[in-house]
Amino acid sequence: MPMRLVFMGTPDFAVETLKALIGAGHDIACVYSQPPRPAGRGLAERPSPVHAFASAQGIEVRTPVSLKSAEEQTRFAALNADAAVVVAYGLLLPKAILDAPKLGCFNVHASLLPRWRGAAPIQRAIMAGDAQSGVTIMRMEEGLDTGPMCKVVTLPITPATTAQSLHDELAKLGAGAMVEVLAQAGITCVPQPAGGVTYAKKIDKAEARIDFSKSAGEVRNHIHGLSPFPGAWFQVNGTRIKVLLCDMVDAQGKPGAFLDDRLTIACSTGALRLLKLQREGKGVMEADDFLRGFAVPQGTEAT
RNA sequence: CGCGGGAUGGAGCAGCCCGGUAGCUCGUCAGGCUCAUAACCUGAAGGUCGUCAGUUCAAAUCUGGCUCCCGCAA
Repeated sequence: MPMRLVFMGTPDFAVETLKALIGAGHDIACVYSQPPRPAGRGLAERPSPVHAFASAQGIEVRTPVSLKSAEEQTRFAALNADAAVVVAYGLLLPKAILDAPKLGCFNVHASLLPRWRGAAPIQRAIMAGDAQSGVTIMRMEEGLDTGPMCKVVTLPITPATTAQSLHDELAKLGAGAMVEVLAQAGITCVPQPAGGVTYAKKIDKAEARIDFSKSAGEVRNHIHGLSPFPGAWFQVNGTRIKVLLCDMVDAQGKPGAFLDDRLTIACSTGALRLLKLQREGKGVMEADDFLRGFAVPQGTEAT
């Protein structure tokens, strides 16, 4: 049964759900997104991915800086929505907003709650070495990602999982799960467990530098958790090099030293083979291609 | 006007400052060799050096415009 919905979201991750809702035949009364901000080269203002997509679909887009004012809350309530779907919107929703839609507000969160509440659940799950991730659909409350859960879908994290791959898969899973939840006659939710709560802090650029004095497993998780954005990196002779993909190998050596001519670098315990990398000003390339134009001989030390 | 790097045969790069027959490491194709685990040897094909214009006897190389890609920063 089609519903009248308000969609609130900002990045690519959210677009997937918006598409699914449209595909499921729901009426999107209005889309809320973060206002366009200066970004990219030239610092030109550009609309968010959700904003751009919604505009192209001919849907009304609103980009308030805050929803705290009575005026914004009145405008929101006037949409007279059955429910609001919120995915990585980036603004706190006051109680007046949460209570406005008839059925409430539902959120797609990219983690197995209550683990990794907050801003960067995908990256944090990989960086922490979690064995599995997933998406949780919840009914929103005032607290940060504390609402009761309507549906959970899990997904294993493998040695090859990167933030990018997990992001893409969870975006699709989340979109499908949200559509399913909204299709239920009466949406049932269960409270989140009291234990196991963790918070996923935003990724800080300063975290991106690779510390080879950690174990190979930890460095691998760090690299994959930040791939491709912002990209974990190290330096060789002053040149900054990002690593997008790597593999653990059985070898030992001085942490930060290359053990051969093929990009095998030692960590405190074990070593990593760097498989996909990018040096400053250049595009992403496979190890073989990278080496043809930028030799890294055995014995070179990363700083 | 936020700062900066780049566009050279299929791939990654050098050459550009000090204009004058396009080079390296690979890949591809042909042949040879070999029970050498990124195999080796010989030979070959393949580029109007991103694009437009200018300077010049001569431009990948100097000057200006344009298009596209990327790093930083947000």
